[in-house]
Amino acid sequence: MIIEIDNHSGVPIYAQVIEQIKQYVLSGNLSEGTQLENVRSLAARLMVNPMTISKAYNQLERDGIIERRRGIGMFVKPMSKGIKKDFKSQTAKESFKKAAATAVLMKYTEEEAVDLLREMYRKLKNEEGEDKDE
Amino acid sequence: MIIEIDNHSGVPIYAQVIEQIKQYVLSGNLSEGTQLENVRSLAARLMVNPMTISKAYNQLERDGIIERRRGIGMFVKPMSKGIKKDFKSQTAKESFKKAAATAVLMKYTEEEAVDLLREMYRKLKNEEGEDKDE
Amino acid sequence: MIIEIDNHSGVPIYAQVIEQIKQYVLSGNLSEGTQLENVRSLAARLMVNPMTISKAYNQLERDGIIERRRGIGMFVKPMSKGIKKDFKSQTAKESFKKAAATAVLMKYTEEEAVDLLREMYRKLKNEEGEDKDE
Amino acid sequence: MIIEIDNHSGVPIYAQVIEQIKQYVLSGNLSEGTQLENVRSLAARLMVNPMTISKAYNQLERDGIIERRRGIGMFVKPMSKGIKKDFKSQTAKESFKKAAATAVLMKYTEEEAVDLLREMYRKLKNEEGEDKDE
DNA sequence: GTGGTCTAGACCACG
DNA sequence: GTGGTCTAGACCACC
Repeated sequence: MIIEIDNHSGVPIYAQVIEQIKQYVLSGNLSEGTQLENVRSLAARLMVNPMTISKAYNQLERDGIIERRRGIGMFVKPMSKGIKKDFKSQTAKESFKKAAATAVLMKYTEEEAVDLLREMYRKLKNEEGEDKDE
Repeated sequence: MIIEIDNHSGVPIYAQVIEQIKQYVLSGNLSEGTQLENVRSLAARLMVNPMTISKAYNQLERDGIIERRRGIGMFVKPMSKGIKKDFKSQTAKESFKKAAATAVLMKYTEEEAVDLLREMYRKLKNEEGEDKDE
Repeated sequence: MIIEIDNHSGVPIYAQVIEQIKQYVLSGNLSEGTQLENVRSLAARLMVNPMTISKAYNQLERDGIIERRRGIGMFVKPMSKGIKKDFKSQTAKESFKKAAATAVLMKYTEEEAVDLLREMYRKLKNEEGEDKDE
Repeated sequence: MIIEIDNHSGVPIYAQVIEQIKQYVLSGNLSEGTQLENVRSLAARLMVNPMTISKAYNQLERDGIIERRRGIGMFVKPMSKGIKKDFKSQTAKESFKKAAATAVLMKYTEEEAVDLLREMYRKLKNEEGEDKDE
């Protein structure tokens, strides 16, 4: 699982971790019952204070995304497909609303906005393809 | 110029001011050479400490958006159209990249993503239209 | 007489005016008895508040550089050659001391510093030559 | 690290701090990755309000000289040698340009200017040598 | 009139 | 422990 930390974004590190794990789980890229990397290992990998990871895991547990099995570790929690779907569409909507708002503000036409989206979408799709080849 | 402060968003007040003024300038709704509201007046209007506004203006000056004319006030800085365009397209690109990333992660197809964008775009356009009618 | 105002230097405008006129006079580029441009005209040319120019002239009068002839205008005051020479060498010394300090701090060798000075000197000399052609 | 504040120079305290830290970094006397003294400690040492130091650090971060590691402190930012060199040569150039301009205005010949520079350079070098002996 | 600087002290988020 | 934010109020320089 790839997690990227941006130290300059102003967003707290623990929040970045939460956000990215949430997306992995709810997009289906991290399936139910999978064990999460342990705190110390992930902390070492991200070169971050273990407390920070621990805080993120705790928050994810409170959010009902993952569950703690005593003495074993953290696991992705089973969720109804309905909830997942809701989350997906809600997340997507928020993200697209922001993009649309920017476009309207910058006085882009609808077609210009669509073109820009297609461009970015394809670029990311290609990168994804390359990642799989590795 | 309408500036709205959300005291509960967690975003610092000065950052909100910066963000909103930047948008006014880059969207062309605040034209070159226009004098900005003075520090104390804006501070009073937003019910905020003058230093907070001063900090925002200061940072906008360092970002090259506005300029200080000593003893007179702050003014929107003339920018070459090229630079302005770069600013705009970069802002838009960032915003769209995030949306595209979400779409890819959520396994939306390109067409699904485009449809969602069109939907959000039209919704915002309509709201904008209503605002003008007011 | 060419006077350049840098709005971003942090140095007060009136101080910039004083400094530059002083240099013109004491370097001999503005000779004794010459009438200075009047306040309003200079202010308009520099796109600056007349009060600012007036303040500069007053200061120059107090410094004994220029004199006010009632109802006529401001004139460059006669000065002994000794004073001029002292001023010249002192100004030069200060300026060179700063440059030398920078060089030492940046760990330039004496020869590197000299080379850099020669380069800048020649560049300015050439520009001066071009100005005369105009 | 020794930082000296002159309360009577008219130069803002925070600007003096910025200037001196910049010099330490660019001259190589403060190496990459070094942790800076924390805000409160430096403030106490200089007998100055912590916000004043904070402002200086903040600006140094925006200038790309230092970086914040959250919850830990401020550190000298790694810079490519190329960038550092550019910084240095630009600083030096500005300083020498001023000196050269003075020389040209004062009608010094190139050789007179060089002699004056050598004199000042050697004087400062000697003082530096004495400092090291202390 | 304008903005800039500094202080003293409180509170907060992050690690 | 770290730095960041905000306040209230004072004083200053500049135009």
